[in-house]
Amino acid sequence: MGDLPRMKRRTRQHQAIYDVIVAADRPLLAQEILTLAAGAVPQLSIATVYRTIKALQETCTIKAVLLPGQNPRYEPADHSHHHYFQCRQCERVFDVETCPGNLDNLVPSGFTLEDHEIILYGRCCECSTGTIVLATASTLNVG
Amino acid sequence: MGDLPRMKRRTRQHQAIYDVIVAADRPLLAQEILTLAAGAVPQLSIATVYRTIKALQETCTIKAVLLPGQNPRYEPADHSHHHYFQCRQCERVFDVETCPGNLDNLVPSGFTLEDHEIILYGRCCECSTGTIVLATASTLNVG
DNA sequence: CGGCAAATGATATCGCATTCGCAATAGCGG
DNA sequence: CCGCTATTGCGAATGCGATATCATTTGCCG
Repeated sequence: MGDLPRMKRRTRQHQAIYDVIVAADRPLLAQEILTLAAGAVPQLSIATVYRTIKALQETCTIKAVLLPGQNPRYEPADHSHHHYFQCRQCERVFDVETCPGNLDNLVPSGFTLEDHEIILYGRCCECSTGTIVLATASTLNVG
Repeated sequence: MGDLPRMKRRTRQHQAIYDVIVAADRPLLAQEILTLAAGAVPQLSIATVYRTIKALQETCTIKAVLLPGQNPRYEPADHSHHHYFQCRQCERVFDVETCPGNLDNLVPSGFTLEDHEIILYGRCCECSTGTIVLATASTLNVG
């Protein structure tokens, strides 16, 4: 996997957390990161997950993905502008690469538009087919 | 002002809270509701605000407006489908009545789109003109 | 007007994500 | 291989929005 950001020491915990975030094809909750990285470092602590998340954010290696009313998820920071799709069944959040582009026509007159966020809701591919998929470790295809 | 939802007794507190939410032209935080309604009922308690919000939601009189990483705001439930604009300076949230419409082309193949949310960020009319406006009671033009 | 129970205000408490404190562990330079 | 100290794991503590508790107030019906 890739390189870790500048930390004074290289540890199995940091590497496992970093690997899991990079390998995932979608933003992960802190708890998901813990569950997944615990596959490589079984006794991994949630405190270490939070500490590492914070360090990775400070070096702009990962960024937080905030959805309304939900805990933060994290994904690599090098993704270009994109949006999100949340499955209402398995609750997983997926990146949506396309963007409708200019939304200036939505803005009330006198307002200045600087940025926008679009969140789509529905059923993901697997949940659309009738497959029952819950957001547990077993459904997180990482690595 | 309008009628209150079915509650066993009519109180000044309920009426003041309801009035403030209806009169506002934008979704309000619980704290904003407290500040504004306290104009009519000075000793109003935050507990009563939360109790009334809950009751008004249960009767579908108001609904929660959730923005990423922020506390819930509340607005009348009878508004049609719309989106939101948040001013990055005064932090107020405004309704945006227009909607770009069909977003099916954004959805990855195999996914089923059921709903969407769009949040615009920038400067509101007042903050675009250089006027300094902070989200305090004095800036909440209610009633 | 009287009386009962709903509603309120003040404050304590909860829930829960996140952070802290500290002893134990383990990178890594020498 | 040593030793220093960054890092970890564990459990306790924190922060804060929201809710519960309870004595007091107040609608409201008769």
